[in-house]
Amino acid sequence: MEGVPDEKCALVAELVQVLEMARHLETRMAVLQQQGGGEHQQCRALLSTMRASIDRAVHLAVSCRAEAARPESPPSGGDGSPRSGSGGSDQAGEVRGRGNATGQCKKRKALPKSSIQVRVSTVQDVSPLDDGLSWRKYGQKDILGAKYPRAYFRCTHRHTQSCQASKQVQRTDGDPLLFDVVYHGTHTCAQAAAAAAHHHGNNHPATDQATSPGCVVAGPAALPFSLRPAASNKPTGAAADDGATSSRFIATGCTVVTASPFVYPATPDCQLVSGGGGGGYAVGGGGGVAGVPNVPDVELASTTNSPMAMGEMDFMFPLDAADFLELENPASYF
DNA sequence: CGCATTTGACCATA
DNA sequence: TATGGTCAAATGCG
Repeated sequence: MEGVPDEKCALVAELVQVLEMARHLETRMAVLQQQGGGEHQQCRALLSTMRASIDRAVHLAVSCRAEAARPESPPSGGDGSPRSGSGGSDQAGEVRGRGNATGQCKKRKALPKSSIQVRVSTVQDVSPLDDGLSWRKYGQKDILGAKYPRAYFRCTHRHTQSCQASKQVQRTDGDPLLFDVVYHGTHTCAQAAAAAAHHHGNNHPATDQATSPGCVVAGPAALPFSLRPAASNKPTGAAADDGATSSRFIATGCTVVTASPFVYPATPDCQLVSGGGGGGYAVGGGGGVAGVPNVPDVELASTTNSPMAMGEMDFMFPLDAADFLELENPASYF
């Protein structure tokens, strides 16, 4: 991580450039929205440029990572699956002796971490969250201070291929359409390589992912939370009044960039938040969740006026609605 | 029937 | 002690 200062600089430069473009684009789009189109051409041009820069940035990031030697060492014994010691059959219901004996993987911090933000078109549209890799949800939890629960995923091939990758997905408090995705660990499964390869070539997640060799992408990807279109009434107490206060940057267009140590998410729209600096991921928030253990999205869904399925459109028009976060200090990304 | 998701509980860290 | 992260049984869906 320390080495390759040159590439690092280049990378930062690239990213900064992208940011600039994003801002321009943001402005353009704002105008465009108000006037009803006309600058579309310019926007597209900008997007193209941005894509190029992003692509370069990704490559740089990759090379940096590669040279910096891969950190991340499997949390001991392969995933440090702690309690698993019991073989996963702790008799139904009895005390699950969670490995207290083994120090196991409490080292959550040890894993390389990188967070990105993914924007969806509609509350139900979570296709952007499909990074081309197959994830299996293993848990969900309400986070104190956060309006929405956090979902936990791990690579589907964790057991078959000992893939250590895992990620956490959570809606941001301010913008229901924005998801914070935090990746932990690196993908060691065949799928990772495939996904990476596809990405470098070009961005066509929709079609590419399905071709991942050793790994079959789970259909609609793992959703952060039960994003069901059917927003049945939910007497939930977690009022998600958030009126989409996206105080975040809305610069349409563009794709993804991630300095993720594993595989670059194929996500159509997402923004890099931190290349792994440290605490890039913070869920600051409003009201506590508490109470209802899940499905806060129901409210979101209901909030969303049009139940139209734009999910697919995201794949076809990845440059439709992506945001870029304000990267305060690019230099500190590493 | 098999797999993925849901959900409640346990455990470690801050 | 509180909170977050993970596990694993139960349930649902394909």
